[in-house]
Amino acid sequence: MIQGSNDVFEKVMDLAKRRGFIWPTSECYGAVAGFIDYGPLGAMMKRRVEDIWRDFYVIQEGYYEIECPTIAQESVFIASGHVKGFSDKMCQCPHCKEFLRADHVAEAGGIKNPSIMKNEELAAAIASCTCAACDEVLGIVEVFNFNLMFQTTIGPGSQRIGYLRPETAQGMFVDFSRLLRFYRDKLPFGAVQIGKSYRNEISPRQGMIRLREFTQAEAEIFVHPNEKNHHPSFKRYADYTMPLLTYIQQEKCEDAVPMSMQEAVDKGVIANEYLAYYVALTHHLLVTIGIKPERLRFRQHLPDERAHYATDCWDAEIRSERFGWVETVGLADRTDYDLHAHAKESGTAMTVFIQYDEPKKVARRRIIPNMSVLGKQYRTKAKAIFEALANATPTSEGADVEVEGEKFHIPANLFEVRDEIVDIRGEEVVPHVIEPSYGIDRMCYAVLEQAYDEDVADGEARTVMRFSPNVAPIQVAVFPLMTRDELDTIAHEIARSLQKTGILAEYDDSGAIGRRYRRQDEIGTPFAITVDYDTKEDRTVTIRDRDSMKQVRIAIDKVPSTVSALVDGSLKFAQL
RNA sequence: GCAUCGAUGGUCUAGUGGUAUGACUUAAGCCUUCCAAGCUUAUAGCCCGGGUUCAAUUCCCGGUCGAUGCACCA
Repeated sequence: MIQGSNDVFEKVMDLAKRRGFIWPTSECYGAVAGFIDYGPLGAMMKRRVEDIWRDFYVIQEGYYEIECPTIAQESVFIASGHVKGFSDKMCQCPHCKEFLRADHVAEAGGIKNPSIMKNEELAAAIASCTCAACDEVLGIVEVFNFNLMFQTTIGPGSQRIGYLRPETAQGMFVDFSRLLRFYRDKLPFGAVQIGKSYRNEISPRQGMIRLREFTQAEAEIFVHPNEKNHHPSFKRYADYTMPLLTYIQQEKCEDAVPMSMQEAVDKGVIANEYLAYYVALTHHLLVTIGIKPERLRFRQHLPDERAHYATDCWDAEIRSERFGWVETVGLADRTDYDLHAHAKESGTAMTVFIQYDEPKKVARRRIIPNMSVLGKQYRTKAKAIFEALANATPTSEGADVEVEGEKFHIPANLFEVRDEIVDIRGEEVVPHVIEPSYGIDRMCYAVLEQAYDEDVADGEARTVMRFSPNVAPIQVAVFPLMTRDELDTIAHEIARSLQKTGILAEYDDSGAIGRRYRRQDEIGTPFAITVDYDTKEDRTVTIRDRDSMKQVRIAIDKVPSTVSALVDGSLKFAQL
């Protein structure tokens, strides 16, 4: 192990562990890779990040939150493609015991189209290939499917297969019909979900970057396919500018170029207004939780990198000291892929009836048979003949239809041909889905990493988490300068008044005042209120800013409103 | 999963075939009129399992976790 390492990752994770942000899970039994616990401060911070996300998507955009089970039955994931597409064909090298992707081995060995082979075929095909790890010829191996979904069974008897969801998105898709009714049958509408998802990663590493259980915040926005280029509030972000890294630039190894959303849409860089709107909103949201804009870029997926359902896909990437650019948010145009898939698998229509402005007049010919005669005459075949007649081309003689290979001539007097003009009032449309999908844990890691700072205060090193006040777990600390002369009583009262206004205030009177400030600095508490001897004279206290360490006197009765304005960002400390 | 390296109070560490050093932190008390001050006291540790041994934190084997490389990461 490197001692005294300068690596921010190690320093920040060490602090996170020590101060109760992030812990290895079930440590007393030995931790499990890919799982973490959020300690008291971490859980608080994560909650604040989620609440900011809610403010953006639920309150500002009006996309309500739903909550679906984390376990769903097999059909859901058969339809979504996860049962088939979320698994890798793998084999184990008999020599070095290395697990290998069987299709990769085959491709390296010049075997064509390994992805369409059955496991046995693939096993036979790769017997002569070499192992990428030890260079031995594989020989006889077994090819098996490793599915990244955790499988379980529902109920006793174990017949019914369930999976832990690998994304929250499917919940919004399977609830489509209910959501459509809830939003009174009108497009566009959206639903969001914040919750746990599970992927049984083969080898999770990188701390909280790749987890087997992680929190996603996903929005599924259902839009008319022809309206994707008309977001009603696009103006809000039209001039919003950020670095975009298109797939063309990536192929040329060029850097990201700043571009406004209007320009990106006009030039066809981003597929449509909807996607561009959420690209901008995502940038806005990430900056709001304290991500530095210079550490943020949006990268377009390469054509071969895109998921099978998506037409255009952008990732918000945050630059990490340790991990480089980390994919943190995925913004995809999922088209109508998911709704089609679920409609087909479930047999439930997942369409929206879109009324035309003016009903369309359409000429239509209806053939109305005289069923009382047809029924008696053709008995069991009557129904089939009736259906065949509807598509027949009758002459004045009658109509010829074919049912089950048998030809029938139906005389003209047994049916009536009616030509009519009907009003078509609208059509059934399968909406397209725009999906912003956020990795909350990765956002939390980025917040932690970027907040970490060391500076020198009064000649002494100071560790300080420079959280944006809106994500800091503890919002304000309240200290009596001395634990006597009623200073502590007054401080307790102030803490109480803050808590009553919904502010998380921590009272502390232990040891020297300097130590208390430093302790709060290390957990990122942005403000501290100190009660001193002047307080008793003039009912004022000092409020201290974590970053500048400056202090300003304010009246006691202004404390809750001032702190709340400072925390929500409507007031800056420098303005005091 | 393979390979290499590592694991000693909450943290950083010293050291050892005979249960462990120091500092910081934390807690209680004294002191203290604004940025980790001082004094006293207390709490707390050898990753887990097996083996060798009279005795294992130490040596050996296996595992877990972490770091790195390979592989993997719809």
